[in-house]
Amino acid sequence: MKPGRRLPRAFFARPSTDVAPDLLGRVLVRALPDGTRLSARIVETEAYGEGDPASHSYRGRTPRTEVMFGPPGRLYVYFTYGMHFCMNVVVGRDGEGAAVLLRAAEPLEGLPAMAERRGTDRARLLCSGPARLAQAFGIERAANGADLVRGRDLWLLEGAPLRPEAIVRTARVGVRVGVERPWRYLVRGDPFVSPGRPARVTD
DNA sequence: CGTTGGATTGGCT
DNA sequence: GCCAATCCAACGC
Repeated sequence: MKPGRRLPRAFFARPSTDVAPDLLGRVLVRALPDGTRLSARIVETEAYGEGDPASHSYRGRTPRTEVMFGPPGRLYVYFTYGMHFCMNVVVGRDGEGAAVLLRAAEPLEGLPAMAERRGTDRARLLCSGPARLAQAFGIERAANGADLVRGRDLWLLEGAPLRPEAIVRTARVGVRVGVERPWRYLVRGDPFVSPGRPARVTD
């Protein structure tokens, strides 16, 4: 698989429910300060948008969600459960609070570096879950707001998008409201999808 | 200012 | 399957 070029700004300037499934099969790349290159093929995402009670942007702009309301193509990182970071790609128009949560990926390059951060060698456990993925890539508070289109530390390559038939849509994982929206997207049968179980499946 | 619970994970029963 | 870990944003007073 040829990873191809970087995804352009226009890719992200669309509704979260368009971008989320289109991110499957794309390749997330990180250039670490020491020169190590990490990459992984995205296999699971979730869409969050305006008027969505499960979205952090639902109650308007706050210091935490400011990046979500900014221009598309940037990274939105949040801290949760007192110990985990999760990463999102900001989408939609500037001023609109929308993003796509990156939930799982298949490690491609830099597995030893990922294993060191994750504390395990097992490939399935490196990036299969939103907090695991962020930890494997060394994404923390400092990466919040990073530009994926022009930045030199983190970006997304075209990779190979999935055919619609290869994409499964289910309810989102871990949300208590907005459960009725089937906005979790995953690659059908992919072993690197997270173990998180949605409240309701619409496969 | 005090309270509440979270877009999770991993270890233990 | 259950639950603790561990911080802090958001909200209510």
